[in-house]
Amino acid sequence: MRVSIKDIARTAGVSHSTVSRALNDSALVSEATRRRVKHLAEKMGYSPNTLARSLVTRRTDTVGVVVTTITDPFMSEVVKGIQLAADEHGYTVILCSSEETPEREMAAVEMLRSKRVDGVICIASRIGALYLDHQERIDAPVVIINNHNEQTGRYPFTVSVDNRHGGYLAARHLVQKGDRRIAYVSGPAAVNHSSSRDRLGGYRQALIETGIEPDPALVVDGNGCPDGGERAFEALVTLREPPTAVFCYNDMTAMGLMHAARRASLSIPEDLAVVGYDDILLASYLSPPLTTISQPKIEMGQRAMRMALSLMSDEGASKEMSGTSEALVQCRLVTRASTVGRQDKNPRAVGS
Amino acid sequence: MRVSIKDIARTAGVSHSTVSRALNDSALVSEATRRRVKHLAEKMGYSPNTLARSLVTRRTDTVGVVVTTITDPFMSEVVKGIQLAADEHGYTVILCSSEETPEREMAAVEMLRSKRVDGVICIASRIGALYLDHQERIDAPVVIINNHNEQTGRYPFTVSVDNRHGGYLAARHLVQKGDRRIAYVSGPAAVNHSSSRDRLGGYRQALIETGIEPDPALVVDGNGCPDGGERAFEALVTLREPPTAVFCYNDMTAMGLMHAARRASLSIPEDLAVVGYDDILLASYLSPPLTTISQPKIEMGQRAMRMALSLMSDEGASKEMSGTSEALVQCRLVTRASTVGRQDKNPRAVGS
DNA sequence: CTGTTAGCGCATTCAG
DNA sequence: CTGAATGCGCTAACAG
Repeated sequence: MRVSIKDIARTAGVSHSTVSRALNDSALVSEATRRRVKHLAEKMGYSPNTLARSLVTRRTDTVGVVVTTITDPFMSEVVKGIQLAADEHGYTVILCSSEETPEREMAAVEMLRSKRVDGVICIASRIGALYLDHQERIDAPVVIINNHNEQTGRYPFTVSVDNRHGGYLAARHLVQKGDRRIAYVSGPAAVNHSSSRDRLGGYRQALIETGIEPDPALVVDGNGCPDGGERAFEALVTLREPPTAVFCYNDMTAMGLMHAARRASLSIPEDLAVVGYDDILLASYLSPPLTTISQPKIEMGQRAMRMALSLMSDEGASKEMSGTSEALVQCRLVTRASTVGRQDKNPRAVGS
Repeated sequence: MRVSIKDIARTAGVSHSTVSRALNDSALVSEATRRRVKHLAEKMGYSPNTLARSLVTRRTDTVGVVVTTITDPFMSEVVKGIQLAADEHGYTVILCSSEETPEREMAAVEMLRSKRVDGVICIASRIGALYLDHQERIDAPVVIINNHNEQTGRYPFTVSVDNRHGGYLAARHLVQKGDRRIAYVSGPAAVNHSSSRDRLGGYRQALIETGIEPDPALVVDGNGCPDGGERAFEALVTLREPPTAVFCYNDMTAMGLMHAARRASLSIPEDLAVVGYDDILLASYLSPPLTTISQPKIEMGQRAMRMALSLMSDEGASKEMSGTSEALVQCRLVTRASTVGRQDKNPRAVGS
């Protein structure tokens, strides 16, 4: 039988409100009864019913997190950052996975709404602009990680890296290294998924700045997964003029591409230089270790959570005031052996 | 302003109980009013308050999942399986991360209790036997993935692979290949974490069966992460008689170890054969691709969730009846180039 | 400092 | 088929 404050009130010989006060360290109870009540609660194995509490306080101390798939190392890291910041502030995380489909993402948000979460964080959302409507419906702040809105240019609340800059850094690195035919393997195609396009934009800019005419044939489709990278490689090697370097949407893609290249007996970086994006843990353990654009994943998660926290506290006030806000975090180039000589002899160069 | 069934009752000109019935498809409402109410609810942007509902139904349709760290690919995959099975049955997942510390794990369970989850699933728990007490306190079924209890030999409800068999398969493979000096790199040390010890047991058995005397010097500590594998390598190469093959607690460890070996200019598998455990996605993309013991991670998650589901429905009855139950899932050896010749020429052999 | 009273939003009797 | 009344466990006034 579950014990409630009523039960402990009865056996303590006080009213249930006194118990409530004691348990919540209200100033309106004598030190004596507080101790007695707390001791009793402990002894009786009491566990506060947060459902009941939330019903009256109108706060659940819970945030919903929506990912496309938890399996992606990038996602896991960001989620970890969210988790850390969350339970640092006594918040709980409800995790939802959209499995890449917009419908499931919508369903997840709706479910979070009915669970009355205090806020929601979406990573690499697939429904984009629709959130603007949802944000009104859900009556809780929504912060988005790594998306920009097509229409307005950005969501009300976002944290993201400067993807364009990242793409620029990657391509410029290759150019400086001497490559002229540099390919780009894109990420998952999705209407409102701008990160790949932004990286592509930076890549183009770097080429043009150096007087290289971007060749559309060198831009091929990927899907953010290793198999996409493998297919991209096949597409690239069959070109009349194959690239000497490839910039991949992310590390997973690069991993697949490198695997395919090795199977084709190409050596990296001699025959083909490769740059990834994300700097996931395994990047430095690949052979050769992967040059990549590092994103502060944990930090991004923390930033997003903190942003949500502040929106949840000041709510109405600052929310209406600022109206919109965007946190840009820094990304940086981490140079490893997949683009330059025998650097993996020196493991101290490993980033992350 | 949030709209409740009262609101929609008022504007519909009926009582709120009628609205409740209509929304829940009770047979006790005319088809006409049901439609009218539902239409209205939709129009008014109604979202059922699950908190209130759960307060009376005493069910939250929520399970808590406790992991040590979501960053580990093995964990992510299992969680994904749980997710899939969960929302196939309309359940929600609350994710907690213990960050490897028992205290946080206890805190997580306590928090889940106060959120009144209908069940909890723990992956690679670090507090072991203590769960037996908790299971009574929490008043909800607890199923454990990949642990055995030291005292009783097993937890009340578990799903796990036969770690001993997996270890046996790995070592036997190396023996058959011709190796005699075979090392083992252990997993994270933890009082109630039996998986590493079981794998070690199977490894020993395979050696002994073949007439090889297990050499304690060949068993070194790891921590389940790449850096642990790197350190283990250093320990092993400095041995008077270094091993010619290594069986690692998991793929992450193997990844680190291979990295260190490459830096030391050893070639794999010629100088050193390596076997991992888990068969995470990247295993087949490493260079050379990693031979490993494959666990059906998604399936394990699904099994655990289904087990929890059945415990939650029949509760009292079957729970008391069966008292305890353990699901064993199959693991298998996936042979790749880290132990045998130029097999990576044939990518079709890739498992997972 | 403490007890009494309300009510959060909903499901569920019990009477019609 | 429908409405009125009750209570889930808790916090928050409001009176003592």
